[in-house]
Amino acid sequence: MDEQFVVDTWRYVLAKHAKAMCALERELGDRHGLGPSEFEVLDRMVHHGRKLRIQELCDEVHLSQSALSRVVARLEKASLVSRGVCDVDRRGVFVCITDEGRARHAEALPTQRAVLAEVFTEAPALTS
Amino acid sequence: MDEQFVVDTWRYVLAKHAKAMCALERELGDRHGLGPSEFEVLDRMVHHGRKLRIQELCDEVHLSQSALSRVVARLEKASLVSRGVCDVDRRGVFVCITDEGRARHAEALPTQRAVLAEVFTEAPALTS
DNA sequence: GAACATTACATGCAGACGCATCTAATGCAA
DNA sequence: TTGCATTAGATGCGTCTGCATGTAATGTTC
Repeated sequence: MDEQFVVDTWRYVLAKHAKAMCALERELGDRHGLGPSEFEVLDRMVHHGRKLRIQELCDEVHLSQSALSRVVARLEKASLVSRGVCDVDRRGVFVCITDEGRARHAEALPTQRAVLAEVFTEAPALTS
Repeated sequence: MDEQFVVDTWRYVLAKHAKAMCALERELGDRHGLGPSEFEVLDRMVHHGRKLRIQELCDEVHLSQSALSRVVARLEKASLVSRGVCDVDRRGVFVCITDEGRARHAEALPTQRAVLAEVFTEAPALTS
Protein backbone atom coordinates (compact mmCIF):
# COMPACT_ATOMS: atom_id res chain seq x y z
CA MET A 1 0.00 0.00 0.00
CA ASP A 2 1.62 3.19 -1.22
CA GLU A 3 1.34 5.77 1.51
CA GLN A 4 2.60 8.53 -0.74
CA PHE A 5 -0.18 7.86 -3.22
CA VAL A 6 -2.76 8.12 -0.45
CA VAL A 7 -1.35 11.41 0.78
CA ASP A 8 -1.15 12.79 -2.75
CA THR A 9 -4.74 11.80 -3.43
CA TRP A 10 -5.83 13.47 -0.21
CA ARG A 11 -4.05 16.68 -1.22
CA TYR A 12 -5.75 16.52 -4.60
CA VAL A 13 -9.15 16.08 -2.96
CA LEU A 14 -8.50 18.94 -0.55
CA ALA A 15 -7.37 21.28 -3.32
CA LYS A 16 -10.20 20.52 -5.72
CA HIS A 17 -12.81 20.57 -3.00
CA ALA A 18 -11.67 23.94 -1.72
CA LYS A 19 -11.46 25.49 -5.16
CA ALA A 20 -14.78 24.14 -6.43
CA MET A 21 -16.66 24.79 -3.21
CA CYS A 22 -15.43 28.34 -3.04
CA ALA A 23 -16.32 29.04 -6.67
CA LEU A 24 -19.73 27.37 -6.34
CA GLU A 25 -20.54 29.41 -3.28
CA ARG A 26 -19.66 32.59 -5.09
CA GLU A 27 -21.26 31.86 -8.47
CA LEU A 28 -24.40 30.09 -7.30
CA GLY A 29 -24.85 32.62 -4.54
CA ASP A 30 -24.33 35.79 -6.57
CA ARG A 31 -26.16 34.66 -9.69
CA HIS A 32 -28.97 32.50 -8.35
CA GLY A 33 -29.25 33.09 -4.61
CA LEU A 34 -28.38 29.49 -3.80
CA GLY A 35 -25.76 27.90 -1.62
CA PRO A 36 -24.02 24.68 -2.69
CA SER A 37 -26.12 22.63 -0.26
CA GLU A 38 -29.34 24.18 -1.46
CA PHE A 39 -28.42 23.49 -5.07
CA GLU A 40 -27.45 19.92 -4.29
CA VAL A 41 -30.79 19.22 -2.64
CA LEU A 42 -32.70 20.73 -5.55
CA ASP A 43 -30.56 18.70 -7.94
CA ARG A 44 -31.41 15.46 -6.17
CA MET A 45 -35.09 16.30 -6.14
CA VAL A 46 -35.06 16.96 -9.87
CA HIS A 47 -33.22 13.75 -10.60
CA HIS A 48 -35.57 11.61 -8.59
CA GLY A 49 -38.58 13.43 -9.92
CA ARG A 50 -40.73 12.60 -6.92
CA LYS A 51 -41.33 13.39 -3.29
CA LEU A 52 -38.48 12.40 -1.02
CA ARG A 53 -38.20 11.82 2.68
CA ILE A 54 -35.66 13.92 4.54
CA GLN A 55 -33.94 10.67 5.40
CA GLU A 56 -33.62 9.66 1.75
CA LEU A 57 -31.98 12.98 0.96
CA CYS A 58 -29.65 12.44 3.90
CA ASP A 59 -28.22 9.37 2.21
CA GLU A 60 -27.31 11.30 -0.91
CA VAL A 61 -26.14 14.65 0.36
CA HIS A 62 -23.10 14.74 2.61
CA LEU A 63 -24.80 16.58 5.44
CA SER A 64 -25.87 15.71 8.94
CA GLN A 65 -29.55 15.23 9.51
CA SER A 66 -29.80 18.52 11.36
CA ALA A 67 -28.01 20.46 8.64
CA LEU A 68 -30.29 18.95 6.02
CA SER A 69 -33.34 19.84 8.06
CA ARG A 70 -32.24 23.47 8.00
CA VAL A 71 -31.39 23.45 4.29
CA VAL A 72 -34.91 22.22 3.58
CA ALA A 73 -36.30 24.89 5.89
CA ARG A 74 -34.41 27.57 3.93
CA LEU A 75 -35.59 26.15 0.62
CA GLU A 76 -39.16 26.10 1.89
CA LYS A 77 -38.91 29.70 3.02
CA ALA A 78 -37.75 30.58 -0.48
CA SER A 79 -40.74 28.64 -1.91
CA LEU A 80 -38.43 26.30 -3.80
CA VAL A 81 -39.71 23.18 -2.06
CA SER A 82 -42.71 22.38 0.09
CA ARG A 83 -42.84 20.12 3.11
CA GLY A 84 -45.71 17.76 3.72
CA VAL A 85 -46.52 15.22 6.37
CA CYS A 86 -46.06 11.62 5.32
CA ASP A 87 -49.33 9.72 5.46
CA VAL A 88 -48.06 6.24 6.17
CA ASP A 89 -45.61 7.39 8.86
CA ARG A 90 -46.65 10.62 10.43
CA ARG A 91 -43.20 11.19 11.88
CA GLY A 92 -41.86 11.49 8.37
CA VAL A 93 -41.73 14.58 6.18
CA PHE A 94 -42.04 14.57 2.43
CA VAL A 95 -40.10 17.17 0.53
CA CYS A 96 -41.55 18.18 -2.80
CA ILE A 97 -39.90 20.50 -5.29
CA THR A 98 -42.07 23.35 -6.55
CA ASP A 99 -42.28 24.73 -10.07
CA GLU A 100 -40.30 27.71 -8.88
CA GLY A 101 -37.75 25.28 -7.49
CA ARG A 102 -37.48 23.47 -10.80
CA ALA A 103 -37.05 26.77 -12.61
CA ARG A 104 -34.35 27.94 -10.23
CA HIS A 105 -32.53 24.65 -10.59
CA ALA A 106 -32.68 24.76 -14.38
CA GLU A 107 -31.35 28.29 -14.25
CA ALA A 108 -28.49 27.39 -11.92
CA LEU A 109 -27.46 24.11 -13.51
CA PRO A 110 -25.35 25.62 -16.33
CA THR A 111 -23.55 27.77 -13.76
CA GLN A 112 -22.67 24.76 -11.66
CA ARG A 113 -21.51 22.78 -14.68
CA ALA A 114 -19.37 25.66 -15.86
CA VAL A 115 -17.69 25.98 -12.48
CA LEU A 116 -16.99 22.26 -12.27
CA ALA A 117 -15.71 22.15 -15.82
CA GLU A 118 -13.30 24.96 -15.12
CA VAL A 119 -12.03 23.41 -11.90
CA PHE A 120 -11.60 19.90 -13.24
CA THR A 121 -10.42 20.66 -16.75
CA GLU A 122 -7.40 22.83 -16.07
CA ALA A 123 -5.60 19.94 -14.32
CA PRO A 124 -7.65 16.85 -14.97
CA ALA A 125 -5.30 14.16 -13.68
CA LEU A 126 -4.43 13.17 -10.15
CA THR A 127 -0.82 13.76 -11.03
CA SER A 128 -1.19 17.51 -11.24
CA MET B 1 -14.95 17.65 -22.90
CA ASP B 2 -16.84 14.92 -21.12
CA GLU B 3 -19.34 16.55 -18.80
CA GLN B 4 -20.23 13.26 -17.20
CA PHE B 5 -16.62 12.67 -16.24
CA VAL B 6 -16.46 16.08 -14.57
CA VAL B 7 -19.63 15.46 -12.60
CA ASP B 8 -18.47 12.01 -11.56
CA THR B 9 -15.14 13.38 -10.44
CA TRP B 10 -16.89 16.06 -8.43
CA ARG B 11 -19.05 13.44 -6.73
CA TYR B 12 -15.93 11.44 -5.94
CA VAL B 13 -14.26 14.49 -4.43
CA LEU B 14 -17.34 15.34 -2.38
CA ALA B 15 -17.69 11.80 -1.05
CA LYS B 16 -14.04 11.32 -0.15
CA HIS B 17 -13.73 14.77 1.34
CA ALA B 18 -16.77 14.30 3.53
CA LYS B 19 -15.74 10.86 4.71
CA ALA B 20 -12.11 11.72 5.38
CA MET B 21 -12.87 15.08 6.98
CA CYS B 22 -15.45 13.58 9.27
CA ALA B 23 -13.15 10.75 10.33
CA LEU B 24 -10.18 13.07 10.82
CA GLU B 25 -12.23 15.41 12.96
CA ARG B 26 -13.30 12.52 15.14
CA GLU B 27 -10.00 10.64 15.40
CA LEU B 28 -7.63 13.59 15.64
CA GLY B 29 -10.01 15.33 18.02
CA ASP B 30 -10.69 12.44 20.37
CA ARG B 31 -7.19 11.02 20.43
CA HIS B 32 -4.98 14.07 20.17
CA GLY B 33 -7.10 17.14 20.81
CA LEU B 34 -6.50 18.52 17.34
CA GLY B 35 -8.80 19.63 14.56
CA PRO B 36 -7.94 18.92 10.92
CA SER B 37 -6.86 22.52 10.35
CA GLU B 38 -4.65 22.52 13.44
CA PHE B 39 -3.02 19.29 12.33
CA GLU B 40 -2.48 20.58 8.83
CA VAL B 41 -0.72 23.69 10.08
CA LEU B 42 1.52 21.66 12.40
CA ASP B 43 2.24 19.32 9.51
CA ARG B 44 3.36 22.16 7.28
CA MET B 45 5.52 23.61 10.00
CA VAL B 46 7.26 20.27 10.53
CA HIS B 47 7.83 19.80 6.84
CA HIS B 48 9.35 23.20 6.35
CA GLY B 49 11.35 22.89 9.53
CA ARG B 50 11.60 26.63 10.04
CA LYS B 51 9.69 29.72 11.04
CA LEU B 52 6.91 30.61 8.64
CA ARG B 53 4.95 33.75 8.04
CA ILE B 54 1.20 33.52 8.37
CA GLN B 55 1.03 34.44 4.72
CA GLU B 56 3.26 31.54 3.70
CA LEU B 57 1.02 29.14 5.55
CA CYS B 58 -1.98 30.69 3.82
CA ASP B 59 -0.62 29.59 0.46
CA GLU B 60 -0.46 25.96 1.55
CA VAL B 61 -3.53 25.47 3.70
CA HIS B 62 -6.93 25.94 2.13
CA LEU B 63 -8.12 28.52 4.59
CA SER B 64 -8.90 32.20 4.47
CA GLN B 65 -6.41 34.50 6.11
CA SER B 66 -8.78 35.16 8.99
CA ALA B 67 -9.41 31.48 9.61
CA LEU B 68 -5.69 30.78 9.60
CA SER B 69 -5.10 33.62 12.03
CA ARG B 70 -7.50 31.97 14.44
CA VAL B 71 -6.05 28.50 13.96
CA VAL B 72 -2.64 29.86 14.88
CA ALA B 73 -4.18 31.62 17.88
CA ARG B 74 -5.65 28.30 19.06
CA LEU B 75 -2.35 26.52 18.52
CA GLU B 76 -0.54 29.22 20.45
CA LYS B 77 -3.00 28.96 23.33
CA ALA B 78 -2.28 25.24 23.40
CA SER B 79 1.47 25.98 23.45
CA LEU B 80 1.99 24.06 20.21
CA VAL B 81 3.36 27.04 18.31
CA SER B 82 4.65 30.46 19.31
CA ARG B 83 4.12 33.74 17.53
CA GLY B 84 6.88 36.24 17.15
CA VAL B 85 7.19 39.62 15.51
CA CYS B 86 9.09 39.62 12.25
CA ASP B 87 12.17 41.80 12.50
CA VAL B 88 12.51 42.85 8.89
CA ASP B 89 8.81 43.66 8.50
CA ARG B 90 7.15 44.46 11.76
CA ARG B 91 3.69 43.93 10.31
CA GLY B 92 4.56 40.26 9.80
CA VAL B 93 4.24 37.46 12.31
CA PHE B 94 6.52 34.47 12.45
CA VAL B 95 4.97 31.21 13.55
CA CYS B 96 7.36 28.78 15.18
CA ILE B 97 6.51 25.24 16.20
CA THR B 98 7.41 24.32 19.77
CA ASP B 99 8.85 21.05 21.02
CA GLU B 100 5.43 20.24 22.40
CA GLY B 101 4.00 20.98 18.98
CA ARG B 102 6.45 18.64 17.31
CA ALA B 103 5.65 15.94 19.82
CA ARG B 104 1.91 16.33 19.30
CA HIS B 105 2.34 16.20 15.56
CA ALA B 106 4.49 13.06 15.74
CA GLU B 107 1.87 11.49 17.95
CA ALA B 108 -1.00 12.40 15.63
CA LEU B 109 0.65 11.60 12.32
CA PRO B 110 0.02 7.82 12.41
CA THR B 111 -3.61 8.49 13.23
CA GLN B 112 -4.00 10.76 10.22
CA ARG B 113 -2.24 8.31 7.94
CA ALA B 114 -4.42 5.47 9.17
CA VAL B 115 -7.60 7.42 8.51
CA LEU B 116 -6.49 8.41 5.01
CA ALA B 117 -5.41 4.88 4.20
CA GLU B 118 -8.77 3.53 5.23
CA VAL B 119 -10.71 6.12 3.26
CA PHE B 120 -8.66 5.86 0.08
CA THR B 121 -7.91 2.18 0.07
CA GLU B 122 -11.38 0.72 0.18
CA ALA B 123 -12.23 2.22 -3.22
CA PRO B 124 -8.99 3.57 -4.62
CA ALA B 125 -10.00 4.44 -8.17
CA LEU B 126 -12.04 7.32 -9.49
CA THR B 127 -14.28 4.79 -11.15
CA SER B 128 -15.74 3.56 -7.91
C1' DG C 1 -52.97 -1.76 26.41
C1' DA C 2 -49.12 0.03 29.45
C1' DA C 3 -44.37 0.82 29.65
C1' DC C 4 -40.32 1.31 27.30
C1' DA C 5 -37.20 1.51 23.21
C1' DT C 6 -36.63 3.35 18.76
C1' DT C 7 -37.21 6.35 14.83
C1' DA C 8 -37.99 10.87 12.18
C1' DC C 9 -37.41 15.28 12.24
C1' DA C 10 -36.68 19.97 14.69
C1' DT C 11 -33.97 22.97 17.57
C1' DG C 12 -30.61 25.01 21.27
C1' DC C 13 -26.01 25.59 21.34
C1' DA C 14 -21.18 26.07 20.49
C1' DG C 15 -17.45 25.94 17.11
C1' DA C 16 -15.30 27.16 12.67
C1' DC C 17 -15.50 29.56 8.59
C1' DG C 18 -15.49 33.74 5.16
C1' DC C 19 -16.29 38.59 4.37
C1' DA C 20 -15.74 43.08 5.58
C1' DT C 21 -13.28 46.02 8.31
C1' DC C 22 -9.82 47.72 11.63
C1' DT C 23 -5.03 48.78 13.12
C1' DA C 24 -0.34 49.20 12.42
C1' DA C 25 3.66 49.09 9.47
C1' DT C 26 5.59 49.76 4.95
C1' DG C 27 6.32 51.80 0.31
C1' DC C 28 6.11 55.41 -2.83
C1' DA C 29 5.45 59.92 -4.80
C1' DA C 30 5.70 64.86 -4.59
C1' DT D 1 8.93 65.00 5.52
C1' DT D 2 4.16 64.62 4.30
C1' DG D 3 0.27 62.31 2.33
C1' DC D 4 -1.83 58.40 0.36
C1' DA D 5 -2.05 53.60 -1.27
C1' DT D 6 -0.84 49.00 0.03
C1' DT D 7 0.11 45.06 2.89
C1' DA D 8 0.10 41.84 7.19
C1' DG D 9 -2.44 40.25 10.40
C1' DA D 10 -6.48 40.63 13.98
C1' DT D 11 -11.32 40.96 14.91
C1' DG D 12 -16.66 41.89 14.69
C1' DC D 13 -20.31 39.72 12.60
C1' DG D 14 -23.34 36.68 10.25
C1' DT D 15 -23.84 32.00 8.36
C1' DC D 16 -23.46 27.13 8.24
C1' DT D 17 -22.35 22.97 10.43
C1' DG D 18 -22.45 18.97 13.83
C1' DC D 19 -23.61 17.27 18.40
C1' DA D 20 -26.75 16.71 21.84
C1' DT D 21 -31.28 16.91 22.92
C1' DG D 22 -36.36 17.65 22.54
C1' DT D 23 -40.91 16.23 20.65
C1' DA D 24 -43.95 13.31 18.56
C1' DA D 25 -45.08 8.97 16.27
C1' DT D 26 -44.10 4.10 15.82
C1' DG D 27 -42.68 -0.57 17.24
C1' DT D 28 -42.10 -4.07 20.89
C1' DT D 29 -42.62 -6.68 25.00
C1' DC D 30 -45.16 -8.25 28.61
